[in-house]
Amino acid sequence: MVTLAEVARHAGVSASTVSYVLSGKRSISRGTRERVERCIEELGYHPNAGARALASAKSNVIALMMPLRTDMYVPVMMEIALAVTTTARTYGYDVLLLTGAEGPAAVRRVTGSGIADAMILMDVELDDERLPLLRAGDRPAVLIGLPADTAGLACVDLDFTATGALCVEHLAGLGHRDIAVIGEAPAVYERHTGFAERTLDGIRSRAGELGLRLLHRPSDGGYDALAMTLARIFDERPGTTGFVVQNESAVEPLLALLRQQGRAVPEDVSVVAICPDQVAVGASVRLTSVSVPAQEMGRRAVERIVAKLAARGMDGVELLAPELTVRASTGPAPHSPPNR
Amino acid sequence: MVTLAEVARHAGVSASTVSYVLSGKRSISRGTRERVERCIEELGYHPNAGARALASAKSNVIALMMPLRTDMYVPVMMEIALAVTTTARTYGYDVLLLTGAEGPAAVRRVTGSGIADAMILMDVELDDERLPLLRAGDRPAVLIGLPADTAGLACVDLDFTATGALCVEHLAGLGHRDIAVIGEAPAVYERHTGFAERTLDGIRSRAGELGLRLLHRPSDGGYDALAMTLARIFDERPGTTGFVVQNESAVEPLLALLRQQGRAVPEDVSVVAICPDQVAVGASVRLTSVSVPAQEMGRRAVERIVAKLAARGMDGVELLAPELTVRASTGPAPHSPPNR
DNA sequence: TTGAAAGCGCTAACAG
DNA sequence: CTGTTAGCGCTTTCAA
Repeated sequence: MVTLAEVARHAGVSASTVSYVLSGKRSISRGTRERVERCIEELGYHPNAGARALASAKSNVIALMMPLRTDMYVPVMMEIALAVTTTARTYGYDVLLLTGAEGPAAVRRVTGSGIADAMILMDVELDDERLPLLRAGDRPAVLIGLPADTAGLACVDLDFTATGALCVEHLAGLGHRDIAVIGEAPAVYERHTGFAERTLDGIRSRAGELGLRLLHRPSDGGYDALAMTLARIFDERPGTTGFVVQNESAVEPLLALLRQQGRAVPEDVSVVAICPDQVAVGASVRLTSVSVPAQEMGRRAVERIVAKLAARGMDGVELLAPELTVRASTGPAPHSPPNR
Repeated sequence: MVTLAEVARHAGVSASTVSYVLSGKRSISRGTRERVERCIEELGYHPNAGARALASAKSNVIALMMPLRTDMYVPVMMEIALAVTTTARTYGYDVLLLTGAEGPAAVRRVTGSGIADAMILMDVELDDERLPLLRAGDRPAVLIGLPADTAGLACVDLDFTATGALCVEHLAGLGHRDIAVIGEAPAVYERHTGFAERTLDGIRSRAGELGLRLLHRPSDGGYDALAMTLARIFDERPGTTGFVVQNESAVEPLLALLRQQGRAVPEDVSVVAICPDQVAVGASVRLTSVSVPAQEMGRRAVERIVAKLAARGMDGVELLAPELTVRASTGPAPHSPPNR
C-alpha cells in the first residue's frame, strides 16, 4: 500500500507538501506540484480514507437511507439512488447505503461513528421516528418526501398538489367535465401517506375551481379489484370521460377493461397517469402522464447536502414543479357520453 | 463527540480494556465488562469509524457496484441491493454504493483508498473491463452474474441453463409439442449477454432431448413489435401451444394479443415466464413463472464475501437452482391445434 | 513557498 | 485479567 510519506520521499518533499498538493489549501510552486503529481501517478497513490477521515473529521461520505417500505415505487427509488450516487461523486462524496430496517438506530450510528458526514432519507413517513434525531443531531440531513412537520428540516419533493391540479387542468382544457380519480390502494390513504393526500388535495381544489365533477376511488392493483372499481364509477357517473390514475398497477388493467367495454382511448375516454415515464411509454396506449422527477430529486438532495456541509442554512422545503407530457391517451372530450 | 478514552476514564479502566470489551478479543472479568458496557450506554459512545479503519486496516464496509446498464431489471437490482445491505449489516458491514459510471477507476479507488474491504459487482458484462483489476487486486470480490471467463473469480448467479430446461420440461409435461420462445430484444443477444444465451442453451438442449419443436424469436418490448413477432410465429408454426417468455416488457402485450386472437390462456395456449414474481402475479393472467432469486443472490454474495474476508478461498461459481411456480397460465395441451 | 511535528481515536502487540 | 504504549496515514497548526 502506497502512503503519502512514500510519495513525499520519492518527490523529495515533506509529507505536508504532498498533502497540500492534494488539497490545494496552500499555494505550491509549479515545479514542486508537478513533481509531486507525477510521483502520485507513478506510484499509484490513493489517500487512505480512514486516515483522512480521522485527521480531518470528515468522511466524505453521504448516507442514503432507503425507505422502510419497499413494496412501492421501486424503480423510482432506484433512480433516485443512482442519481444521488452519481451526483455525490461529482462533489467528491461516496454514498453509504442504509436500509430502513435499522430504524432510528441507524441515524444514531451514522451520527455517532462519523461514518458519514450527512444523510439523505428517502420516502420519509408523515410522522417518522427518525425525525427527532435528525432535528437534534449535528449532521446535516435532507429528506426526499415531506413529513407532517417540516420545521427545521430540509426537504425535497415533487409538488404533488400542483401535480394533481395539472392533471385536472389538462383534462378540463380538453373539455372533460366528469373526472374519476383512480388512486393508490386504500391502505395507502388509511395511513395518510403524504403524497397521495397532497395529490388529491390538488385535484379536488382545481376541480372545484373549474366546476368539474369528481369521483375518487382508491384501488388495489390488479384486474379484479379494478374491474369492480371501474364498474362502480360508471354506475355512479355514466358520463365520466376523464381519468386520473395514480397507481402503477392499475394502469394496464384500466386500459384493458376500457378496451373490453368498447370505450376507445382517447376518443371516448381520456386517461392521465401519474407514473414513471417508462410505465407511461410502455403501456398498451402511450399515456399522457406526469412523472416523478426521480433524477432531479436525487440531484437536488445532494446539492443541498453539499451546500449545508459547506455553510449551514439551506433548510426549508423545496418542491419541484410537475411536468405533464401529452401522449396518446388524452384527447378532446366526446360531445355526448359514449355508448354503453 | 464521545471517545473511547472518555469511556475508559468514566469506567476507571484503560483504553485497551474498553477496546477489548468492544471486540471481545480477550477475556474481561464480568464486573469490568458490565461497568464498561454501562458507561458506553450512558455516554452514548459509538466507536469512530475512521479511527477504527486506520488502526485496524479494516473498514467494515463492502462496496456494491451497480451495473453499467440500468435500463433493464431495475427491480431485480434493487432487490439484490437491499438484500446485500441487510445481510451485510447482520455481519457488521456497511455497504458503499458505487455506480458503473466510474468504470474500472472505481475498483482502483476502492482498492487503493481502503474505503471498502471487499466488493460485490452486479450484472457484470461477459468481458468486463473491471475483471483484470479484480483478479490482480488484493481485495476479495464476488460477482453477481457470470462473465465469459470465471477463472480466479467468485460468482453467484441463477442457473439460467437449468431455468430454460425447467420451463421446457414443464410445458412438455403438459403435453405441449410445439414451443415458441419469446426472448429479450435482439440487441441483448447481439451483445451475447450471458444469461440470455445460457437460458437459450438450456431450452434448446432440453427441447432436443424431449423431441419438441422449437422456435426462438427475440423481441423488442411493446405491442407493435410483439404483434409482428407473434404473427410470424403462428405463420411458421400454427400448432404452437406453448410459450416461454424471457422479456418483461413482452409479457402483457403477449397476453393481450393472444386474447385478441381468441386464444385462451391456458386452455388453448400455455405461457411460462422468466420474470420477477411481482410481474408474474400482477399480470392480467397470473403467470406460471421462474423468477430470479434476487434476495438469495444478494445474501449469498455477502456470505461469500464474509467467508473470503475471514479466510481466503470461496472462489468458484455458485449457481442457484431455479424454481418454477405453477400459476394460472399453463395447462394441458389442447388435443387439437386451436382454431384460427 | 516549504518543513517539522503534534495529534485525530482506535487497535494490538508487549508487559505484567 | 488488565495496563502501557507504539503506531495506523493523514491534516494542520506553527515556524521558518
